[in-house]
This record gives sequence, C-alpha cells and structure tokens, in this order.
Amino acid sequence: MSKESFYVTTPIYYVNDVPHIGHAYSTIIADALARYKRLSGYDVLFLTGTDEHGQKVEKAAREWGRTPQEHCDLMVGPFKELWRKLNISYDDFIRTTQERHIMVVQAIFQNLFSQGDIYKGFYEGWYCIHEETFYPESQLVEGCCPECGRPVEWLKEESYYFRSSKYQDQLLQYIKDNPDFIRPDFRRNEVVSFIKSGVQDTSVSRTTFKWGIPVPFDPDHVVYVWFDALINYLTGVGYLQDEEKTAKFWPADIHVIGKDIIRFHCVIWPMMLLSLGLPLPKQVLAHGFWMLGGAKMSKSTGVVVDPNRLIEEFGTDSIRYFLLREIAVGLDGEFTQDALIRRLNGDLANDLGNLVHRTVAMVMKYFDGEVPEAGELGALETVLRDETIGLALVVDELMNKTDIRGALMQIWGVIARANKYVDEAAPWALAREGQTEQLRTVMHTLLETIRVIAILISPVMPETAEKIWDQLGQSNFTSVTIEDARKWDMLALGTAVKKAAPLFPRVEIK
RNA sequence: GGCGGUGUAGCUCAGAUGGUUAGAGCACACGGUUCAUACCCGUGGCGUCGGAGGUUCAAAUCCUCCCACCGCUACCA
Repeated sequence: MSKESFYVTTPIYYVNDVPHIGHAYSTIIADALARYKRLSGYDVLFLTGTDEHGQKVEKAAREWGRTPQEHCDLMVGPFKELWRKLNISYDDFIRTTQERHIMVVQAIFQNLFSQGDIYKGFYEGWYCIHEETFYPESQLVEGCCPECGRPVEWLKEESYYFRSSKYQDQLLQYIKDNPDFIRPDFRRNEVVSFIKSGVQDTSVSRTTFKWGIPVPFDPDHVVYVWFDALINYLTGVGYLQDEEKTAKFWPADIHVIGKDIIRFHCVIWPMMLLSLGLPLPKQVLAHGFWMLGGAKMSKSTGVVVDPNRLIEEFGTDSIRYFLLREIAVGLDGEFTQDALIRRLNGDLANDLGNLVHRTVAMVMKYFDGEVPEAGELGALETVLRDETIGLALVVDELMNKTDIRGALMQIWGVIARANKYVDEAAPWALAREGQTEQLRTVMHTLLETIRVIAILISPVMPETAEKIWDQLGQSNFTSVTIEDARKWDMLALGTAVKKAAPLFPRVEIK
C-alpha cells in the first residue's frame, strides 16, 4: 500500500547570485505546499538546488582565481544556510555539477540526438569578443555590447539544436486539455499566444566556453545551461537511476517558479519531455516579484533585501507569513518594512499571539494551568466549534488550488472569531460569579480552537505551530495529521499548559 | 505596432450570469471591556466605482470611444 505522492520543486538557483528575498519567496511557497501535503498524508518529494554551469560562473571563478568547481562549492553555502534559517524542509538538494546529474543530462542529450530531435546547425547572432557572449538584438546598446560597450560582430557558431518546432501542436493540445497546467491563468494565455506565434528550434549547446556538461559525442560543445538546468527535475526523481522512485514521483505535481522563467518551464521543458516520451508536469506555478520602491529586485541594480537580516530582526515565521499572506501568488508585491511590521503587529502579535497568550494566561489563573474538561456546549461554543472543525476542509480546498493566501485568510477569520468569543463568553465574569462548569467549557473550547489553528498554520509557520503545541501542554507534534484538525476534544485533559513569552513581540514603528 | 490585462474608500484589494442604502482588512475617530503583548470587542465617517457617450425600467457590472498604467511579443540564470 503506497501513499499518494506529491513532487514539488523550486527553481535551481544560479550560484552567481547571493540569495535574496525573491529566491526565498519561491522556496517558501514550495515549502508550505510540501509541508501541507505531508500533513495530509502524502509521500512528498521536495526538491531544490543550485544551477552551477555557464559562462558567468566560469568568468566569476576566473576573477576570483578559483576553479569553477571551487567557486560553486563556495557559493552554494549561503543558499543552504538561508534554507536552514528559513526552516525549508527540502528532501533533496541537487547541484548540476553532481555526477548523477551530469550522467542524466548526457544520456538525454545522446538520446534525443539518436532519435533525431537534436541536430547540428549554426547559431548566428551578435557576438562580443571581449565578453565572449552572444547578445540578442534587443539588448544591444546603440549597436554595441551592453556589458563593455565595444562593437559587436555578427558571428556564426556551430551549435546543436533541439527540434522544439516539432512539438508545438502537441503542447498546445496539452495546455488546452489541462487548464491547470500553467497558473495563474493570465500566464497561460501569454504562453499560448507565444506558442501560436511559432516556436523555433532551440540552440542547446555552446562552444565559446568550457564550464558546462560536455556533449557526449562532441567534446567541443557543452550543453546549454537551460537544457542542463531543466533536467534537474528528472535527475531529482532518480530518472535513469531509480526506476521505482521515478515511477512514484514523476510527473511533478508542481514546479514553483518566478515569472521570469515561464518560457523555459512552460514551453521548452514540456517539449523536451514530449520528445523523451515522458508525461508533462501537472502544474507550473509562476509567482510574481517583490518590488522595492517600484523597482525589481536584482543584484545588478543593487536593489535587494537581504533575507538574513530580516530573519534576524523579525524572525523566520514572520517573514514566511508575510510573504505568503501579503500578496496572491502570481502578482507582484511591494516589499516594505512598514507593511511587514503591520502584518506582524496586527495579524501575528495582536490577533494570533494575543489569543494564545490570553487563553493560556486564563487557564493558568483559573485552573492552575490544567487543561479543563468541557461541560455541555452552549450556543456560542457550538458555533465556534463547528466553524473551527470545518476550517480544515475550506483550507484544504484552497491549498489544493495553491491559494495559500486564501487559506491564511480563512484561518485568520477563525482567529478573529475566537477573540470575539472571549469577549462574548467573558470568562472573567464567570470566574467572578463562580460558574466553574461554564468556565471550564469556555476555556476548553478556546484551547481546542487554538489546537486546530496550530495544526493549520504549521505549513506556513512550523516553528510557531510547535511553540503553540508546547504551550498547550501537548507533545508529539510531528505525528499530528490534518485529520486531527477536523476533530474536536483531542487535547489530553489535565496536562499542564505552559505560560511562555508572547509568540510575536510587537515591533515599535520608528 | 500586435495580443492580453488593469483602473472601486487614505492604503491593499473583493465585488458570477446587470437589480434593494457599493463591501472587507489596514489606517483614522469615538465608545465598551479588562483575561491578555495599550490587547480585544463594538460603532462611525469617507468613495462623481478612470473619463465621455450609449443600451436598459435598472449598470461598478453590457456596448462604443478616449485617457492612464501594466504584462507578453524567443534563447541573460
């Protein structure tokens, strides 16, 4: 009996970059989805990694006086370190310089060549000798190299081509038959109109530099980085290495990507898979960018937000929550510290943090911290209970549509209800009047509600969820499942809740 | 240029198939409460629904034109 599987990926990040909030965003989305599916009982494979080939890496390594491999080994560190700080639960971390990957890329290249989908031709374009790079016409600055300003010349280079043109119709059909393949849907329309305008064959090898995977039958060529990089998704499921694993996890359920690489994931990659006779991924989820003062974040413009600094200042879960709650996946968002602090103070400190804190404080005060048994539920309790145990279903529907933001909004709806319930039930009045039975019921209802909330926020805020679990005096959070969020009266009675520091300290706005 | 999209309260946005006084959150003001992280609960103001025409008993919602902004329009990761 094998459990249902779920395979989610992030882009593999180019090692020439230092990780910024954009990288973190893709990875956090994938992590939340992966965690949610694990909670739901799926066998999950969550893959991330680094893209390490290409001319830019070769050049940077040379400038640092390192070999390209040494350079990559160094540059991969900050990514792994950031993922550790962000609590990213990846199952595998792939590097395109790993032997397992090189083997797969070469085999695939050979394969497609043998079947005639890769052929030798010529790549023509504007070439800058100094930068050793081809530039598309659109990038030239007054007919000169956009990097160094020197004149460019028209050059013809031998290159292998992938016969992508052959798969246009098949791909269009697939997109038509699978409306969820490209999300959000306005991206799907863009891709469709792009394909309809005609897809040319794609150059998939280079001869102007060396740092890449050698074309197996023609050592003058290295495999073009995108062809190389996309294949990581197959290497990661053990393609050509582990048949069972491949069968279990391929096709991928979701490739999480940024909107800048839609073309590669929604056109070239599926065409490569069609050529290989493999099923296509079920979904490519393209998210938007975080902007700073209206400008796109990028290393070259120096417009970046360093996630490490943010984590130190505001905490991992706050950042995770903000990124996933503030904007709907697919749209761009403005990253400002003010907005972050508003979410932190409002949603996290005032609503969630305070709910937990005030509840635990009352249990301490009225019952010496012991989780009380409920008496008969009144109308108020019944309403809150029903809404709470119905929440998991609503959340499930939204999470399956990858609407993480919507799910969070629903959860916060119940948090608001619970805070209101405290006011309505007025436990302090019950305590004053000595209505102990009633008071037990109220506190029990609140604790149960918080228990469910802890479970449901755990994919987005794993650390906070565990802290709450601990404060509720419960143990074994790792064995909790989504089913537990649909049941009531699951708290071990008589265990001791623990008063702790507020989950989210308010941040003063300066 | 071509194709597509957006323009609704100070801010971020909801508002199938046209139909009672256009909504939410945040922010703001006032009131209540005291268990709690000066928190929570309640109440309130504010909008020529980008502009102009049109269809209709009735339009934010349909049509036409205009204005503004955005995305895509092939090889940089």
